[in-house]
Amino acid sequence: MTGNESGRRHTRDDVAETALRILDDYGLPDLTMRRLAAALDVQPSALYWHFPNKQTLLAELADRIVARGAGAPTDTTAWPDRLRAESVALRDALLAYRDGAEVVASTYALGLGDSAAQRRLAAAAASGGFDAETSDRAATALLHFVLGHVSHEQQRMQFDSIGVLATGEAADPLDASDSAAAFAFGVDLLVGGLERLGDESRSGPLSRSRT
Amino acid sequence: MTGNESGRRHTRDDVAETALRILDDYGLPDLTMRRLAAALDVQPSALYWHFPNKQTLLAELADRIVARGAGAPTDTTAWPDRLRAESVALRDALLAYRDGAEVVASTYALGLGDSAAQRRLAAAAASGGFDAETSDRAATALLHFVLGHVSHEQQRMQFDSIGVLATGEAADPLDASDSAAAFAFGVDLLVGGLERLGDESRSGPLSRSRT
DNA sequence: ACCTGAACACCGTTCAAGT
DNA sequence: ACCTGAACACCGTTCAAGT
Repeated sequence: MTGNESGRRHTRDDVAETALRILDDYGLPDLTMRRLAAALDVQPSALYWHFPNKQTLLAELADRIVARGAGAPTDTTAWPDRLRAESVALRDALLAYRDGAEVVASTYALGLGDSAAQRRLAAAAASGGFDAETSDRAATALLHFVLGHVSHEQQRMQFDSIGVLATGEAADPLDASDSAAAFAFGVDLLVGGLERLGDESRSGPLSRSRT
Repeated sequence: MTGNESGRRHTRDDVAETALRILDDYGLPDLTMRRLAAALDVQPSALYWHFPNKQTLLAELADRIVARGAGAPTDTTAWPDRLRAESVALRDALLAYRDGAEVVASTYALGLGDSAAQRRLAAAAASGGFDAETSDRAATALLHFVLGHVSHEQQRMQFDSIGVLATGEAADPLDASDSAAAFAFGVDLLVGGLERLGDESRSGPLSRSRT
């Protein structure tokens, strides 16, 4: 596609896309600058013309992974459903690349990359009528949960595929539907908590439920 | 304390405690096997008599960090308060060591270490009368949030201390009370979601509409 | 039981220089 | 504009051998 397999010179986009292919095929630990350079038929030092360092390259990959999970804003549905949909879309985007969650999580932790995922979640929350700070905090909580959950999920997928199970540890073989259910449960907890908060503020700070 | 500064031979405990000191003083990136060996006045290869590899050593550190945050079971308080208290205790334990959250998160992601944190949270949830699967999933969701939040928090602390702020980016200087409030908000969302779930199942599956 | 010495097979990054 | 060549300063891990 953007490979530029033999045409000597490369663009920043070439480098990023080749890196994404290595990431997806061999995983994050095997995505080294030297391996990437070799895949591009170039010396390792050549990469530093396109990116100042490896972290910046990884941030670019994180942005691309997240951006590929972006659908239409879906302004029609109720806000809790929209928030759930954004969470699922983010999970799908992360699952689309091997170690996708870890790449995005580490980039996010370092404060690099556009924070597109965070902004999408915050916008969905804000559509529920919450103020900016509440929306941001809810988005952050959701984002942390999603990144943590999918990181864990992808780690388990690798272990299972290599078959690195300790003797005696039968170890649940990671049912995909179980994983999705556990994910949905976590999202429901957070969205439910936000709904509850909305109910409370709507019914006033002093009036408990009508009993 | 356990330093064994000059007495030639070391125990597994020495190695772990020295590693914790390096972690706390210089951070995770500087905790290398070679640096640890130097601190113990020993060749790097000597470490491999005590631990089979670096990941196993890090798992040991993670277990110690989490264990140090363990207080009394507090069976007196209501379960939502107990769950909140466990979450805060876990955060405090992680904050007690530099990069503590990242060490625990990566160990947890790899499925290494005793999962003491997860078990404590699950026990607190179960004390609310939820079944084992629900308690586990709630604990996992909480754990992911806590690890993600504190990782982020600690990353920012380092950035701020080194003063690596991009020009023009005034960047909020990370108010500690803000951080604590954002943390409490996320915990409240999850605990609140769980309370809501309890209310629903108590009032029957059909009584409440979910629009 | 605990460690040394020496090696293996790697890393990310810099920088002068080339075209 | 984009890359080479060569180096710097590191990594984790293995393994025979020592005491």
